[in-house]
Order: sequence, then structure tokens, then C-alpha cells
Amino acid sequence: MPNKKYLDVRCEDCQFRRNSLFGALCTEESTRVSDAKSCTVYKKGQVLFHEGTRPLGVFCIYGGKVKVYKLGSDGKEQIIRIARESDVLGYKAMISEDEYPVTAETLEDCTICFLPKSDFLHLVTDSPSFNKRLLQSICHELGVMSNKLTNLAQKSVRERFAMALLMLKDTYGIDGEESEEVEINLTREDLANIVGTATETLIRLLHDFKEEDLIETRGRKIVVKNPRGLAKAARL
Amino acid sequence: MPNKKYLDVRCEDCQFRRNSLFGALCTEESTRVSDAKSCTVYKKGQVLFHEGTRPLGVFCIYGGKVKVYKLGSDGKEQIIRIARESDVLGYKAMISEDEYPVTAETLEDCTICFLPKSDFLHLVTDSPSFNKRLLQSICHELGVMSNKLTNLAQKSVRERFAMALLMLKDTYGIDGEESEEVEINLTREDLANIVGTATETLIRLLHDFKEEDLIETRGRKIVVKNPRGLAKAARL
DNA sequence: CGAATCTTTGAAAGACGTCAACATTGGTGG
DNA sequence: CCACCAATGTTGACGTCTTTCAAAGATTCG
Repeated sequence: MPNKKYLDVRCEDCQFRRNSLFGALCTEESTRVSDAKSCTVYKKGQVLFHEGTRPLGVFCIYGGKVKVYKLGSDGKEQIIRIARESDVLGYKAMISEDEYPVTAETLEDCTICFLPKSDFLHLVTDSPSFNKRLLQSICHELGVMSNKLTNLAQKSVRERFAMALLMLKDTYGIDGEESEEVEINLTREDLANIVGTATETLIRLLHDFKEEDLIETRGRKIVVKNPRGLAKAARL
Repeated sequence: MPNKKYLDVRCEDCQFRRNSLFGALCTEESTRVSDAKSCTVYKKGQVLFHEGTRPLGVFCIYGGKVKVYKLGSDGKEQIIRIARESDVLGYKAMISEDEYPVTAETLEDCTICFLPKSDFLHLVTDSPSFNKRLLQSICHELGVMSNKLTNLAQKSVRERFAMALLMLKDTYGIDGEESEEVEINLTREDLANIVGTATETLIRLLHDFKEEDLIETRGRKIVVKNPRGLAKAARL
């Protein structure tokens, strides 16, 4: 899917810019960012940054999916989010001057732009509109996190899996389109690491949901057939 | 503990200001905030703000503890954090222009200052040093949240309880002092709602930890006797 | 002092994880 | 293009952790 022609992409022309964190930039700023950034094609399974290392810049996804996870004390991955086109990764630890608390790894071949630290930080301090957008975005994200925390603490594995499927339907669906035929392409293990359960348990639930006609499986791929039913199973 | 004399407190004189979000303010800004704010004594169990309502300003705790929680779909409280002196509450939803995702309720009689929305927002836009401090603080908090999420998803109830006790030891201890005799004063239900478990399960673990000489109970109060042992029980 | 709230314990059921064995798939090199 | 290997997926059996329900005891606060 991603190939060399994408490497020429400039922020000014990027169809995702408006939706992204960089949507608040004016034309001039956008050009400056475009000049400073580079664009790379990553193979499936490559790591953008490792937990415990220091940020050197930010990543902006042009194509493909990236999993962001943290390793638990026993080495098990907990997937915090699945990032996709227009998502910007790796800036929070940069701003707070921490080591990365998480690892970012591509789930498929990806096209991803990289903006060096200093350029990003100048944007934060020099562009009031970008600063505001950033602040709002992060503050909103913290509210979302409270939600995730509560769900993780109070909902059963079955409920959490139903929620995860609905979330993934959005992530893997075309933005704006309400097509019901969304294929989720993740390993069972990754799915289990999103929900926070054992792979075997997840497979059993997959089987249950299939019997209840909530989903369909095509090989590894999962198709959400009945979002309303899933919402009910998740008690939403 | 809290009484009328605290109502006269001004930010310039506040012993907690340096450690708080407002530590980045210059003298002039500090005075302006002090003039704009009010200070109130709250009784135990009073609500500062309710989940689902719109922020009108921010709260800065001068004395006492406040629980911040979210209600799950079945009405159970999930305690996200226990806030104490120098903690600032209620600004994130204000910045992101969301409704409050959580409720803040006093756990004891508290003395708390209130700064109206517009004054706070002016600070954000007009004070670069405050803006930076805020941004850093929030970004750091998100990293902490990834950690909490992972622990909630992967650790057993027993391990999570051990972690919670260590966290509460800090919250209830005097800042800086390394005294080992810290009394945690929370109901069993609140403790359970921090850990994310049933009250009965928590009580049984309390019993276990007591037998293992990790803690001691004095009526409702809990005293951490062996932090290192707890850290081991939490697999940290 | 008494009602209300909070705490504790027991017993039983249920959810979930772990282990082991086996099936399937996808990718790689010959 | 095929064969093979490693990774991934699936199923069953079992044990354990955790929740739930019920009931009794202890505290606290008005």
C-alpha cells in the first residue's frame, strides 16, 4: 500500500492535516513544518520508539496502523491505543521531559513523518493557536483516560471486549463513512492485549460473539455485524 | 482542623504554592490570582463538582483530602485519585471545553480556594511560564495514566491493593518526611473503589496483609508498617 | 442511647487464567 | 512453486481468584 510516492507528501497537501494536531497551523507555519520534517516507510513490526528512551521528535502517521503499548512487570504488552492516519505520536513525553512511558510499533507497513524535537517545541511556544489546540487535545485525552480506567476496573472481560470491538470498528473504518463492513486485522494476542485478558479467553469470547451473530470472522479478520448488539453486550 | 483563619490565606503566603501548578507564577500574577480567588471551608462529603456538569472555575486545595471518582454503568464509584493540599482540580475539562468526566468530593473537612474560569484561562494564554508548567504537568500525568491502565489490566487485586497502600502512604504522609507511621483514613468501600474490587475482597486482603505484618489496623485507620514488603507483594 | 452506617465472616457460584495438546496459517528458502 | 518451520489460532480440562449474597458484629454520630 504505502510506496515511494508518499515520501513527497507535504503537510500543505496532506488530506489529514486539518483533523490532526497540526490543523491549527497557518500556511506559513505549515510550510515550515513541512520543510523540517522527513517521511519514511516503515515495515510491519518496526518500532518508532521504545519505552524508557528519550524523545527526539514526534511522529505523524500518514498511512497504516501503529500499536502503542506498555510492558507489564511480567513482560506482557498492554495496548494503550491503536493509532492511525493523522494521529501524532511521541510528543507528550517530549513536553514533560520524561522518558517514553510506552512503545510504538507498526502493525502493518506504514508511511510516517518525523518532526525533530526543536521544531515541534518551537511550534508549541511560538504558535498560540497550536498551543491551544495541543492543550485542549491533551486535556480531553485525560478525560478519556478516566473513562478507560473505570471500564477496566469495573467491567467484565466480555464487556470490555465488546467495547474494544466498537472502538476498533472506528479505528479500522473509513473516517466519516458509516459502512458496517469494517474488517479488523489484528492477531488474537493483540486483541487480548487491548482488552487486558488471556489469548484463550479472548478466543472463547470471539466464539460466543460469533454465535450471537454480533460479529463474523474471515480467517484472522473480524467483521463487526451488529454494533448495537455489541453496545448492549458492553452495557453502554 | 480547617477554620476561619484560613479564609484569609493569600497565594503569595501559601506554603504550597511553589509545589502547585501555580508555582510558575511571578509575584504580580500571583497577586492578581489571589485577588480573583475566594476561599471556602467545605464539610466532609461535600461535592466540589459533579460529573457531567460544566466547569466554572478551578479548585486549589489548601487543606484536607478530596476523592476524584467516576461512576461506572452500575453506579459504582471508581476513584481515579486522592487529591490533597496543593493539588489543583477541575481545570482539564475547562480547557478542553468538555463536561467534567469525574466528580470531586471532600473526604474530610477541607479548605479550598476557587479561581473563576476566566481568570484561569487568562493565565493560560497570557503567562508563558504558567502555560509551560501546565502543559508539562498534564503531559506527565498522561504517562502516569498509561501506567495505571497497565496495572489495572494486568495485576491481581492483591497486587493492586499493595500498590494502592503505597500510593496512599505518600498521599497521607507529610510531604518530604519519611516517617513510617502514616495513618490512612478511608472507608473500606473507598479503598475498594480505588483498587477496583468488592469491599469484601478488600477486607479479606486487609486481613491477609495484617497477618503478613505488612500493615496494622487501628479501628478504621490503616498504618503501613512494611513498605518494602508491600512493594514486593505488588511485584514492583 | 439508638439508628444508621460501616465492617467482618462464611458459603457457594462464577469468571477467568493456566497448562497442555493439537490445528492452521503465513512466510521463507530451496 | 512447493515444502517446511515457526508463529498463530483453537479447544478442553482444571484450578484459583474474585464476586455475590446473606447475616451478624462493631462503630460512629446525632
